[in-house]
Amino acid sequence: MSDRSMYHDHKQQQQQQQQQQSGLEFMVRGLSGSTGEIKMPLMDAPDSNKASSSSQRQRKRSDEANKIVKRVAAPQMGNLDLPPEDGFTWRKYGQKEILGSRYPRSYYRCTHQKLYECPAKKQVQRLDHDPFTFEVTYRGTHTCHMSSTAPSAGAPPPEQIPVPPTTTTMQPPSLPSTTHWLSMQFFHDLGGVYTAGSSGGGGRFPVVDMADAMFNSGSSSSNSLDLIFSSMDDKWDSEEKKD
DNA sequence: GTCATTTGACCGGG
DNA sequence: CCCGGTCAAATGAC
Repeated sequence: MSDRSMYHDHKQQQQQQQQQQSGLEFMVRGLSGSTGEIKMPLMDAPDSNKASSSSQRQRKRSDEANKIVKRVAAPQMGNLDLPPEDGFTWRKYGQKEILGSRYPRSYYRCTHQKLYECPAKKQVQRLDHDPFTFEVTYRGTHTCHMSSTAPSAGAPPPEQIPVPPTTTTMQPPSLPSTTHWLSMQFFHDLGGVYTAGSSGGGGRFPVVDMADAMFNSGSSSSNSLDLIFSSMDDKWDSEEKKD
């Protein structure tokens, strides 16, 4: 029984994709729950063919769902498996790999609020070029209020998880393309093994820094980083090519 | 025992 | 037809 087809082809599909985009990216700064940088994504398509004036496949008129795409950096500490905490609890209800992406997309929904009427949904997908960067797409609005729980204990920080490392989105338009960002993985190599207890409804505290500090010191001219990039360049080259 | 997470299958839309 | 998205069920962890 169970002959299943044994899915072993987990890679392949997709061969080339659009590299370099407009250069400008959306970065989410600040964290207060009230402040939310909303950005309306519109696919890349820098220019070139703009198709005819008519006909524009853009989803149906049911765009009621607020599509908020935020880009957050993942803890380059070692366990980038933890999605950026928004201050709300999300319950993963599905995961599927997307064509054109090397990483699967995760679908999250309000943990308990869903039982009520919180249509708030969250989609987390890792970038193809930046495994350290998470593209979180928020859909719907949070009807659940979580502030009620905060102003009671003493430390009612809307966001207990510091996610200031927006460094990832600093894409110098001078760069030719590819490379560099992947170097981040380098850290992963020497990254300590972090075994943070996940699930448990207790609390997760992804420690993020160090890397951030390193990047910060980089300022405009990455000195030490340059070293790494150079070394990695070669390595990545083959790695990316193998695809 | 409960709850969150995981995986598969199904459905819908384009 | 294909891709994307959601639901459903099962399992593991606490």
